[in-house]
Amino acid sequence: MLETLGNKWVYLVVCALRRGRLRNGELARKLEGITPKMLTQTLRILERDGIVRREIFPVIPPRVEYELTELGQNLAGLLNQIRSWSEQHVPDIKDARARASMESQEDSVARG
Amino acid sequence: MLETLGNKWVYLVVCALRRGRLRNGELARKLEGITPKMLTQTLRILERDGIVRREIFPVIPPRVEYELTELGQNLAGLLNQIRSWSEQHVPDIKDARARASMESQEDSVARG
DNA sequence: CGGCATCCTAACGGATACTG
DNA sequence: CAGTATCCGTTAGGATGCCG
Repeated sequence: MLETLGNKWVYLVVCALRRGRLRNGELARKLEGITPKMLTQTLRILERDGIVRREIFPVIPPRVEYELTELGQNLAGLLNQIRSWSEQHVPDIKDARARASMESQEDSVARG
Repeated sequence: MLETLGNKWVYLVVCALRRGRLRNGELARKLEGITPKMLTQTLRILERDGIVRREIFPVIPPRVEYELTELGQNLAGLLNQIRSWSEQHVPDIKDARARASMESQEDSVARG
């Protein structure tokens, strides 16, 4: 589960689909920087896990739409919780990191 | 942030430290299967981010203890939320996966 | 006991080109 | 437009050995 959550694109795709169904190309544009391969791969994972539903329209040119399932929307809620926690505490983490790098600088100076 | 959460060992180390401070060796035994390298690496990340506090006792043989900071305990709370969400919904995901693999089997049969 | 340095491989993510 | 196949560089993670 954590593996899934930790996946960079999983988060972004779920967020992109929060406001409604989207076509493959629309997703590709929204997630600027994602390669077709990663997009498809991510969508396959999410589809397999019942988080995203895939609908194919048998027309030419091809048309495929993706949307969150109920489970997917539920997951989006969890991701929101994580996001709000982050907004609340990431400053602390940044402070800690800044302090940590300061100390290692001091160490260097002390040694030098 | 999600990268940190997605890290397998981060989760396990934080959980292991939930009930109190532990020595390096105790952690190594609790997290059966972790290599010394990964344990140290994980602890360094957590220490740098202000999630874990490291206390060194200048004795022989060396003694080092780790414990969660306030921020760390807070993070443990978030991990709990994630865990309870998982317990609630992972069965759904498993069902979805089982169904998905069933269908791919049917596909094979249909092709074969 | 705690921790670091080194080496190595397996896997992941990305770029590209191609198919229906 | 949607999706696949192939190649490749990077890197995460594991095994090993040495030091204070």
